Amino acid sequence: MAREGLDGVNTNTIARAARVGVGTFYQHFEDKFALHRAIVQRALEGLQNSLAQAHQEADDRPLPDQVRAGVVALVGFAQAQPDLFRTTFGRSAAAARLNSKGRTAGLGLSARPLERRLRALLEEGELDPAIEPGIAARAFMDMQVRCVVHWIEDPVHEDPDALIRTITRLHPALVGQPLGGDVGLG
Amino acid sequence: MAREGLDGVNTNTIARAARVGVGTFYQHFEDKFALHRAIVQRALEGLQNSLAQAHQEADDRPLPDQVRAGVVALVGFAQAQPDLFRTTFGRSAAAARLNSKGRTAGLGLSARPLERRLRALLEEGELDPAIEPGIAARAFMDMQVRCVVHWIEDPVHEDPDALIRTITRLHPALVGQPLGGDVGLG
Amino acid sequence: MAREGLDGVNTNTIARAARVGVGTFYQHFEDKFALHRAIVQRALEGLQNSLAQAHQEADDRPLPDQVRAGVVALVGFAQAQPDLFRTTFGRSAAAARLNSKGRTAGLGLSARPLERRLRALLEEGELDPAIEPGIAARAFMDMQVRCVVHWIEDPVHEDPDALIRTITRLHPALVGQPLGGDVGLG
Amino acid sequence: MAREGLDGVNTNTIARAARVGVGTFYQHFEDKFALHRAIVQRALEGLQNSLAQAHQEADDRPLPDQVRAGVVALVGFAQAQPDLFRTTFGRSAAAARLNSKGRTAGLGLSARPLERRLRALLEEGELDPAIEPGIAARAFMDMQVRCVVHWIEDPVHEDPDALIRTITRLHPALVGQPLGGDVGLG
DNA sequence: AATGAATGAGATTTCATTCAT
DNA sequence: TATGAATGAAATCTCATTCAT
Repeated sequence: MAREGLDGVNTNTIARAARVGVGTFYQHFEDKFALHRAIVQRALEGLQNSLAQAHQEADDRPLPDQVRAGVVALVGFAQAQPDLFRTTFGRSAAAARLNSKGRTAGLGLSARPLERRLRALLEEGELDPAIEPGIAARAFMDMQVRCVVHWIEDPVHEDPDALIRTITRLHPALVGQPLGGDVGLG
Repeated sequence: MAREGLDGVNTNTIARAARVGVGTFYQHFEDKFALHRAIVQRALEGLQNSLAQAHQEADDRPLPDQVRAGVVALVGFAQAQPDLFRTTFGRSAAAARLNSKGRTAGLGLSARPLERRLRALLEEGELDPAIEPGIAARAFMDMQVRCVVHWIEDPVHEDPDALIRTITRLHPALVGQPLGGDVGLG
Repeated sequence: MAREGLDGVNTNTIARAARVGVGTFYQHFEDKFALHRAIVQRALEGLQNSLAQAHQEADDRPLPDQVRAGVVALVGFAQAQPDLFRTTFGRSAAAARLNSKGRTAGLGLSARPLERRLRALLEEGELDPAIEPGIAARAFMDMQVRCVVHWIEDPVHEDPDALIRTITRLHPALVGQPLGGDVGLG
Repeated sequence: MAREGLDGVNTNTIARAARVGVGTFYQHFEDKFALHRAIVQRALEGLQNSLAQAHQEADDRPLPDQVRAGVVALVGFAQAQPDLFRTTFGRSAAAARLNSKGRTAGLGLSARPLERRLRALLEEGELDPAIEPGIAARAFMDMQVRCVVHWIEDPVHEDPDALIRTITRLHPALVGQPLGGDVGLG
């Protein structure tokens, strides 16, 4: 029942596409938006899990590897379920957020964990003091996702290595690393 | 006639707000979306100008200053015309792009100049080889804009210094600079 | 199974409230309206019985007492089962009659017995010749019911004595009685 | 534009019947119910006027004549605009009132003037003390209207004289008049 | 007999757009 | 050129009823 779920599509079409009657649709979801929320929520939960697991597995490795692991997990998720990823983070998501008045809270990947991480690094003197953790955390989480969305939607769809390397290298915590390090080698 | 122009508003209301008849509106714009395009285009032109000028003025200064000048220009623009900025880059922009089927080309700040710049740096060995210019350019342009949108929409709306410092420090061309440099000092 | 049965309520709710499945409901009643008809019919039968009994018991008393007995019975019935009374005679009844195309016959308290009674009195010269028995009978039966409905729905819900006295005094057969008689004394 | 306005009819049909588009309908009336309210209001105003005029013209005549004048005016109105009368007071009116949640206030012929009148008579000792003015006023206004509705809807549609005579004779203020008076002679 | 998920016709309402004045 | 009443396709949602289990 988890459709490819593009919003900007009418309920009749959604129902027809799901091979059920319109009424059936409304028996499962209060709203057109409830469907979107459900899909997104599912996607986010899966994604948070992937990320958490990736971070845990890389826990005792050097920082660049940890960062890289997270990016790899994200790209992997997007590659495995491109439609779901697009729906969750792409344009229609923005449109949907416009309509689901008020309940937007927490719709999106939380930047809090990264913010905490950065704050810790900052106190240890390992983060550039020019960087404000709150802003940088949101900036990176958002950037990461947008890059992947773009990559997915790009018809050329090249190999993901450059993508992963680039995103990783732009992580706030790695900004001060010397040029040409082994950051992206994996 | 350049309204605060939020889409998700009906044409009659737009016309009423512009103190003209609905019919008059359709004599100036082919479409509801034509208005949006016009507004966005105007905004983008103004913005491109600001940025070009900023870059030109900082042309002979060190790289960090050049980057910073661009960010400052962007934030200044957003601060001066918050509604216009939101309309151009905020959520409703994404929604609008959904509807204006096909004609989306170039709706948004072009990442090409930055891409060229990065490519040049890369060839001179001054950019981390892990970074792919095309991806990084888009990533930064997007990130920049999103951070500012978030800042504008944030009711707390703190002082822009931390914002400018943080964004600047995340610029792809400054990756690799040692920690605690004078990047953000202006 | 005799619900508070207001129409303007959907079948699913009715079934849920009756602690049965929707399907079960349709095994007992052909229609949504069949339920209403059943409820009303039950109410009317009960009411007709009460009235008949009241009239019978007061058969050998003077006319005013007979009339009064009928009114008392009606008010008593309404007081004992207000919801049922409202459903049977209130607004939703009118609405229901709109929908149950054609089968409306006899939905309501019959005015025939009273009409016969009045006709008899007319022939005996004991009814004002200005009064047409058919019209007056319907008028009184209707008025009676409406007054009681109004009384029930009135949140103030005062004591029923004035109600009974007034309705009684307006009975077509008592219209010519001299002022200040003992009509309402019981 | 004042349609025959039966509710229990869908908006599309209403619009089609009025020879306009659906949208046009909603430009004139906020609601389906707004139309009904408008029609009813118009009808009530016209009716109140007729009644007021009738009463005024009969002001210096004996009480029975005054009463009769009012009834005649009502029946005349119903005869002149039967559809409007049905819509305003018939079943669909009750149904409509069900839906127009809350705003029902004053939808119907006011009983207040008659109540005041009766109260005055009561104090002068010219009204039977068994009669409570508030109840009797509402009872009569309602009865009057219901009788006329019934008469209109009756396919046989006999001459209105008996109707007028009967209703008049049942007026609370004439209760107590000796039988066979000249009440109904006009 | 009991159930309740599935159904889809139909009702209400919105809104971008046109066109006669 | 300006206007805004008129338009109707399209979207959302409800609910009486059916039918497979």
